[in-house]
Amino acid sequence: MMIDPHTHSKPGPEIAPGNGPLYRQVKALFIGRMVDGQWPPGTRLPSEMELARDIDVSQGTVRKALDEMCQDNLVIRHQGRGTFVATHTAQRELYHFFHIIDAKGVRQLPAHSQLISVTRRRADKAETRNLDLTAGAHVVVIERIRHLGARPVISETIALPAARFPGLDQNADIPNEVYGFYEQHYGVTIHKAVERLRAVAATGDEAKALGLHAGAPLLEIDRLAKTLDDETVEWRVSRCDSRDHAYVAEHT
Amino acid sequence: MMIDPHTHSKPGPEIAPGNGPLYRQVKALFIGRMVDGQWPPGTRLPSEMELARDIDVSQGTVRKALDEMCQDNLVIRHQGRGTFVATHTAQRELYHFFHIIDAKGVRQLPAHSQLISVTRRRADKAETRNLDLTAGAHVVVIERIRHLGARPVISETIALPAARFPGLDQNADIPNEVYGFYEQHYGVTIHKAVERLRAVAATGDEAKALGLHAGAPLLEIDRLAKTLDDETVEWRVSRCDSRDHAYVAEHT
DNA sequence: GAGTGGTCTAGACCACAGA
DNA sequence: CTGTGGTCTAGACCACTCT
Repeated sequence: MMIDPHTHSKPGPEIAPGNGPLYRQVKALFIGRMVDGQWPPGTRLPSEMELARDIDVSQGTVRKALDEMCQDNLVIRHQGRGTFVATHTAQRELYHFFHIIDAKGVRQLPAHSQLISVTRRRADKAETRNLDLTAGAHVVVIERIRHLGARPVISETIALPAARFPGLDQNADIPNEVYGFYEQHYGVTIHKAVERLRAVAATGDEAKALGLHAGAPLLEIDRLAKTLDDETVEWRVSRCDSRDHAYVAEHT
Repeated sequence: MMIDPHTHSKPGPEIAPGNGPLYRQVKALFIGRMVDGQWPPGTRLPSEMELARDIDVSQGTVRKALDEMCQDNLVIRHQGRGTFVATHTAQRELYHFFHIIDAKGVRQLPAHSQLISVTRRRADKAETRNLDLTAGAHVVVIERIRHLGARPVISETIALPAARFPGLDQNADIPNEVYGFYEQHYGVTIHKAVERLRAVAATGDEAKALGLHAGAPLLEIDRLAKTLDDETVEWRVSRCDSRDHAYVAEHT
């Protein structure tokens, strides 16, 4: 796939020479197509052979790029059907972005959420810092109580950069799993998240909402979620009653 | 690598036909060699070519098996040097098994640990269940306080199946990072861990040891650690003062 | 320079999905 | 049946390490 500077094949090759391994350049090219909207979530990609012909590399190189993207949860591959840009299904939300399990060790998405408020206002200092905003920018703040089984267990505050979520206000119909909602209504695809966990004491309001006494220990999960191009687009703080639930993580 | 039942090449092929993909059979074979001690931690493996010749598959298939093992942190590969069975260095401990960061977001292993006690006794019910022991089996229980920066931050209780750790008692010189210690002195290699996190209230003893008041919220990390062959060999409960520290996790 | 893993290619066959 | 991704092979060349 070395590019001869004198012969232009067709639309011009889309990969610059001299960088890293070829398959990584191909991967970067493909990610670019996802970022700029050529390949939105759910799209079926051309076959490996077609892609290889188009960008003038071998099928094996395309395969190596796609295999890595599959591991990164960027695409999903099905033998016999094709390769698809990943979307936010309930399944993915459950296995990659929800880590609370019950006493039996069962992972289960919240049955329902009780929306407390949706507010549009100027970002405070912490929001500005966490969301990489410019001074004076606005945020949309969502507050809700999430239920697991029959009980309220999680008090959740979500801050979003208002510029990315036009029209999102208290009249919006916010579903339980918001990442699919972001993707479908605002073209915002969450790709990865970093979470920091602490133990904190419940405030009076939290205690009342979650049915325990003020000062009781709560598990606080502070999450920053990023898009494909590494922009932070959600800051979420979840405070969980962990008497009958726990946060689970695996490591190797 | 299909095995002709009538011609035996040399020592007899070591891979049964008819199972999954060939490269996974090769991977399983290699893992077997690590489990049974043929390839202890730190061993340099034969080259891809050599392995391919020995088990009568192509180099590409050996490569695919080793690449997967590299992703699983079972081996480490160095261009120009070779492929090595993974060992528990401080680096690995830090990046894969220690998830506490300070207020600045810096990940740092404890400066030192204050050993409280090492006890050898019959396992209680919880220990028997968590370590898959038979009734009446013994455990070694280690209690210590771990310091981060200048302050005591983590109160830690480690339960080990006594049968796997002969001679481990209060006279043992237990280092700060125990996984390298398990590996070198007892041939126990920790491969993966599952952690469950909760918020709990500090007991009086804990409060005194960590310099806070009884009932203060603590972050409890409950870890079960397993060997290559999926036996649980450590149950560890760490209770952390999370005022100035947090547990960090990344997800995609 | 010899030997290692890393990349790239080319071609074959298989397993699976869908018309 | 055709087309897809999944596996396996073979061979070439490159980048790196060590002697």
